[in-house]
Amino acid sequence: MTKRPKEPEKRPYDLGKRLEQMDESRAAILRAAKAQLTAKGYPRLTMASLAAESGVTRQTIHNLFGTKTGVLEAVFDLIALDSGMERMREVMMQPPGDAQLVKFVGIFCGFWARNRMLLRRVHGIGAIDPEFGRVIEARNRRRWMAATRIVETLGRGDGDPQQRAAALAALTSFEFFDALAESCGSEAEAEAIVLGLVRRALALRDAGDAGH
Amino acid sequence: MTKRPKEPEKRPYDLGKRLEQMDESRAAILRAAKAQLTAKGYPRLTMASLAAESGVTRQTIHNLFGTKTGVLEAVFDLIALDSGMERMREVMMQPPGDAQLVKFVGIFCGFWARNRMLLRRVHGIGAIDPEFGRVIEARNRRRWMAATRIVETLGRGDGDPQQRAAALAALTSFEFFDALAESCGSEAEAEAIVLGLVRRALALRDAGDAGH
DNA sequence: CATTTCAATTTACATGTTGTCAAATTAAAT
DNA sequence: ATTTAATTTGACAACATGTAAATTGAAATG
Repeated sequence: MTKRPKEPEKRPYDLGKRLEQMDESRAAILRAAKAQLTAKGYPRLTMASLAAESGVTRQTIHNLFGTKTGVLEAVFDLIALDSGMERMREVMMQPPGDAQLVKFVGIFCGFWARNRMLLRRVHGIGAIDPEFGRVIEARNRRRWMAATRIVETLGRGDGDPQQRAAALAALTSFEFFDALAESCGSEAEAEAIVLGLVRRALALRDAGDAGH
Repeated sequence: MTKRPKEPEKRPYDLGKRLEQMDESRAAILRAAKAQLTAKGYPRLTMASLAAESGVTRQTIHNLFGTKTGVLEAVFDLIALDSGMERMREVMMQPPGDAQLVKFVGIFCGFWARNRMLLRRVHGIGAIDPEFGRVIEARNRRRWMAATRIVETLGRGDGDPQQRAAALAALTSFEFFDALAESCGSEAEAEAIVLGLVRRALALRDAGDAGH
């Protein structure tokens, strides 16, 4: 009930242009984080190196992201929002069939290929750090759900639907794509192989396979 | 040419039993490293925690392994030598055919399943640290070579042999197995799915597939 | 334009981890 | 009993993360 004794008469203040500058700082930091994570790996990415490259102070990074893990989560959110993922709606709208599979595989493989090294690092961090790992699991569950729906609507084919969905999810996982691209040297080739494997896994005979 | 001036008259000394004790220390440290890596992940595995659990001093670990990375490489070598991998000879001796594939898949999936969490961490470290990553690449190349030979001797089937080998290598990779086991919940089921996918990828019709 | 507000900077500090060094200790080998 | 070498002990430097304060500076307000 007591009125606050030392109210220093605040007056309204609109951040306005200062917000833009904060956003620029955020963007610069995340850009530097992506670059350094890709080029140098996780251990040699430090708050100091980030600050140096992005042109702000170590403190500012802490103010904006809290901790080093916070920066990484922001990077992860950024690439998740990045081009490609929003096209999933489009795929789920498609009539079930081979064309839908082609799109499904294409979206993911394209996304994996575009951010390959970065994703390798981020997924690696998830693998060594149980806490960060949970964040990534959540994302993977989404792809698994999409795979389940596709297998359901697709219908035909033999075998347990659950297993078919698991196979589709695993075949379109980043880890598989990365391993495959490593084996065969080309990302485009890797995508083609994934598509072939998915077709066989779902018992769609290689219909429109580059026929001429 | 000058004779060393201060030769303090060393006499021969056989380490004998002391070597055994060093080996015990080594083993204890590696056991602790495996346990902590699995349970706590990489960041919370410290030289101090290792020393505490294995009953030696931090210094001793440095004497025996050099650096933290050195401990990890030793862990990696240990699980690579671990049961399973030496049976690869056996597989390569087998006459080419479905039985050989079953063994090939069985050996790797069994190995992946036995050391799953540990391998996830170790591969994760390889993914975030370019230096450590090269060690793992070397191992993967071996599996790729084995896959190449199997595809060659198998002969039949359509498609580019290189692509078939890459597919076989990627389907039997740890990353794929791990993703698959995550999706379907059971490691045994994951192995069955891998085998099915390998058969389809190499165009061996599901011959002895649990029939009846 | 003078004042207010708040992000950013500067500076300092506490903590934890890795890695090294030298002296003291201990147990095995001679 | 003496020699040898691993292990321990204790101290240290370097670096990274994270926190806390006072100060600065630029934008917003009246």
